[in-house]
Amino acid sequence: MKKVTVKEIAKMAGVSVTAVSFVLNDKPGVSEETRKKVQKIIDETGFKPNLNSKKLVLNKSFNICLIINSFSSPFEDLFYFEITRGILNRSQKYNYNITISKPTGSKDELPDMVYSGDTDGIIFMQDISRKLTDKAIASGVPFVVVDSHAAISGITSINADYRMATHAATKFLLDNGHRDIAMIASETVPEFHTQTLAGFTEAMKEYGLTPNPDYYGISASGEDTAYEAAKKLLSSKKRPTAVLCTVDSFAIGAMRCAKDLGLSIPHDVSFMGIDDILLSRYIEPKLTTVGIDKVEMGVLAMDTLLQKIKGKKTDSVLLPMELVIRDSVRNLLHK
Amino acid sequence: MKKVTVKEIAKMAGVSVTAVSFVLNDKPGVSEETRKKVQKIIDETGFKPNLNSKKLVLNKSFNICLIINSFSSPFEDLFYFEITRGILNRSQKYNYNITISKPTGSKDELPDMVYSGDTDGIIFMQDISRKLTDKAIASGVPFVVVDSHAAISGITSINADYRMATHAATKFLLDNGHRDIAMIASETVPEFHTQTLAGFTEAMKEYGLTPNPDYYGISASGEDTAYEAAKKLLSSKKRPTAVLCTVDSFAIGAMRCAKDLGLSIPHDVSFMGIDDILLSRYIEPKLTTVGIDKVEMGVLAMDTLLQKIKGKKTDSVLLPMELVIRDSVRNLLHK
DNA sequence: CTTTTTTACTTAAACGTTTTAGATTCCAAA
DNA sequence: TTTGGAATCTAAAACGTTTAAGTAAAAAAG
Repeated sequence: MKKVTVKEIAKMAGVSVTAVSFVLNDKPGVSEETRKKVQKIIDETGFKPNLNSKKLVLNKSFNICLIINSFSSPFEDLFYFEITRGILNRSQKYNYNITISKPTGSKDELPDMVYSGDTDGIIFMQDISRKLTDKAIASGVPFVVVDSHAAISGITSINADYRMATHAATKFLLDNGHRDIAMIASETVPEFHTQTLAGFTEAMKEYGLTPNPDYYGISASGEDTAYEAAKKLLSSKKRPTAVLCTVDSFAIGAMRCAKDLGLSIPHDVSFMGIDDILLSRYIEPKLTTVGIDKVEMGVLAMDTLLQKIKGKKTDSVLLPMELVIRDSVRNLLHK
Repeated sequence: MKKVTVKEIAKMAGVSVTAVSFVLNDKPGVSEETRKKVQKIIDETGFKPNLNSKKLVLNKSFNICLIINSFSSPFEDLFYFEITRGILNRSQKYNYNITISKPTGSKDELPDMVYSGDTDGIIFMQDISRKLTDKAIASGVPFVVVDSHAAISGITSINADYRMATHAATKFLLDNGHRDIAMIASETVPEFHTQTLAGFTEAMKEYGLTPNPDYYGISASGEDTAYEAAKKLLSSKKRPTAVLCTVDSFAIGAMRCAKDLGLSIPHDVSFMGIDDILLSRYIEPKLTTVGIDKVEMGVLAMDTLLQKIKGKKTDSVLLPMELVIRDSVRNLLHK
């Protein structure tokens, strides 16, 4: 494939390279007549300016680096994949490329592309270490953080309001007559844990209840550990009537356990999750949960990053979410 | 952030830029002594060479363009996401970036980056139009195709062997005593349809059977159309004992229909799928299917593309797959 | 002790754009 | 006719690398 350059286009059109550059970038300083003439040749040859030289001279990469800490369970991946779809959707609209990367070295180094002028902005996805954000600040490259529960002050982040979500979920259980509510939470990310715990206890308090300490110290980190946590919870003498799980994947593991113990859901015990992952509407019974618009999270992340790149001040956003009522919660009031 | 260049490094070290470039790229032509001296300054300053200028002079982008025709159902997306994980995994190992893109214009134009020197290779994912491959050939950029059933001669493609998969699935049903087997297939991609149909009829023939024409003309394009197809199939007077679905998502839709009709799975009717998507092990009953290693598909796609970029000849590969026996097929022999 | 070869190093061109600063043309106003 | 100022156009520098070609010094060969 013969490579055409601006110089050759210029020669063909009988003008200078500057003129060609002007028509390429829709800049003034060239008559309508020559603009047409040059454009015609560009169209005929199918000429596309070399991006690498453009990037070099403009000191711009048209590239966004999406840093994913680590791929883990397929569940989480799916969650992040939906966010990614939002990001991609938006980036294509604004003619930015997305390069998917991850921390290098001992997990707290930014990828080289950040330092080598190949990145106009960074999106951190998932919880990330403070070291990483510090380095991002030092690099001077604009960045936003999406779905990292550790809301570090001074850093623009896009997060779902898990506190409100837990509150809404708890309230829904209470409104359905549940009083003995257990919570399977995650302690791996302290900030996330305190948020969800707060939402839970607040809702309980509003109904004049104090959470049963036997019920909410339960910690899990994935579907399988949630299974184990549920085992302890459900085989105790006085078992809760409902189990609130901090994320859907926990609920899926916990429900599997309940079934294995011969319990009927929601008749014997109710379950709620948070996130509304794709799976939740396919398991049986379908999971009642609090849904978060993941694609929207991605869209917002990209939009605010673009603002940041333009040098504008940006605020963090806490995305609202909505209750998704399906079949895993029993109404204890209307028997 | 102060930007350091080779020139400055050279000045600090008291050598020429060439010398610096040599140590950066581990090239001979510089004494061990000065190499150490320069390296020390590079380390101290944390200097990273500007990638854009490097790309320009080397006429190389270290960038792979992953073209996804269109995002469609969450199912399919998940399937392709797994392939993408394989691709990412491999690309990071070889220091290539992956840019996710899609056809532009009327869906049969390659993205600009292909023409503007910003792509060292292309991976096409999903079925793609002939126009697109023709343009890719014309562009001179190396490319491979992954999971496109239309195996165009002369184009290196990475595909799962759906014919063999259908054959294996059919054989499994036959071995479990099923004789009245229906097939819900997809006719949207003719090549895919002929492959799966061939695998099906071959297996039937091996058992001295000819497929019941009432049973296999059924076409679907997604979970919902599969539901409709199943409705026709299962409410007919003489309904099949087993339904073979060309992809798992069809099976999921069809099973939903069976349940709605009050049929018990697998007692009243058995189901099989192909692909083994994540969902298949979470629905009830768990779907018996033929599994395909999607991550491996991605890995292979990236590996062969890298070969192609190096100028080597590459062969297409047909990936084998294996039976995943779960709970959706009844054994009619041992009652 | 000269000649050749090797080694270590440097100068400068090249990659393909954008853009600054300057040159030329054109035309209206003086 | 001159003058001045848009309007149009161009030459050349700049972006930060790599590398071909060349030089100088040191080592090997004669």
